[in-house]
Amino acid sequence: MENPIIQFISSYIKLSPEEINIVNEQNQIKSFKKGTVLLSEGAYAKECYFILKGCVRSYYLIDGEERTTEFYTENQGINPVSYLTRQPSEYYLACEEDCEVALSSAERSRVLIEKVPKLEALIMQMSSQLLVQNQVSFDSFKNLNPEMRYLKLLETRPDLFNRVPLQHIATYLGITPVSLSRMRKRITVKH
Amino acid sequence: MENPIIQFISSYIKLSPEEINIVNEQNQIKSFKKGTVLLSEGAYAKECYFILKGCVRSYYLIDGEERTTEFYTENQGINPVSYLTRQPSEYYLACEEDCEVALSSAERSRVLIEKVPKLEALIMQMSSQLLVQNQVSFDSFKNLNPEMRYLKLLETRPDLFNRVPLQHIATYLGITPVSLSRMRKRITVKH
DNA sequence: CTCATTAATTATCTTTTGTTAATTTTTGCC
DNA sequence: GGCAAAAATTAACAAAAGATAATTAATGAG
Repeated sequence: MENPIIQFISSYIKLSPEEINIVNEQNQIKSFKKGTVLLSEGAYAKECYFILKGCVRSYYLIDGEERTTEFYTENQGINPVSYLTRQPSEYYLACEEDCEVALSSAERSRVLIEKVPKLEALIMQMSSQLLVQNQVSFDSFKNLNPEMRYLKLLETRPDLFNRVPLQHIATYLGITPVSLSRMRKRITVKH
Repeated sequence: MENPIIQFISSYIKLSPEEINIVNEQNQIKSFKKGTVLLSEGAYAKECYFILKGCVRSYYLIDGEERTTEFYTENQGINPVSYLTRQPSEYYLACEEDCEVALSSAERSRVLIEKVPKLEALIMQMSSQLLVQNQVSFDSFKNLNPEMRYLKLLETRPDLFNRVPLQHIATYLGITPVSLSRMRKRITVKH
């Protein structure tokens, strides 16, 4: 069976067998148990991630409360702000499920691009895509009220509701768990 | 007096006199009157912008209401989502003040990078910086309630309050103009 | 300067969310 | 399977935001 990373890259550009070898060499794959913290507040992110299997959640710890900002699942990349800025991280990254994750670092990325130059264009494209996605998400968050955000999430990422606790979805939607619970009741009563 | 674009670039990398000429050649600078719409919903963005002077606002038109998503001011770049995706724009860009704007396009960027290769690294760095800023802004928006967002904006961009109508700041903060007005009163009474 | 237009504020009422605490349900581990 | 811990729900009340309408203030074009 082929490496999911290779599958992912191949959906964008064609790789020769030797290039596949190089990519596989440069890619470190690790497994993490549910609950593992990949990055802590105050720590320096030395690596970026690509989720092969499982779910990673990013969250801030504010007044002792966790405020979820993102759920990363299969085929999503994580470029921690701390990794890009080389400043201490302001948030946590933790595995919500048992995970398989491909790791890369500044050094390994450099080597990889040197050996397979055509990957650079792909990485730049993905980076620009990431910016677009992030901006669209932000706009959508601002333009919708909590109930619409909830209904939209139900449509776009229904799997999340079977993978992570509702309380984390609540803070992801920008409301409290109590409010989400109440809202869910309100919605089911309506229909 | 030197071009602000050159000043901006020079604050990151050193340009030779001939490189400065090339940059100036490739940069088209235009003036727009307050109220000019640079990009409409449904249109294809053919250009990206760099604000030399003035203020440009991005907003969605939802049920006949304008929902502001960003204010771009001096030394900020605008990469419309539509420019990056080549899809019709979902939002508007309009000048809130008389503006001076540097314009670029895919074609001009390509030529510029070809002639001044060291600009590519700068552009990539700016792109990554843009992603970080956007992510941090999003996180901050989600982690703060409307009042805290307002107080923070007062601190970080006090100039905006003298440049754009409060109703646009209100939707930028994710609330209605009426609610912002009420909140402002609440705050002044408190102190 | 004047007047029409737009923006901002205020008031009233409804809806939703936050907060705290208690209760029920679910989960996971021995 | 039983039990402790975590998660979800429910209840009750306070605080804030949305909606609508009326009033006041500010702006800008002629």
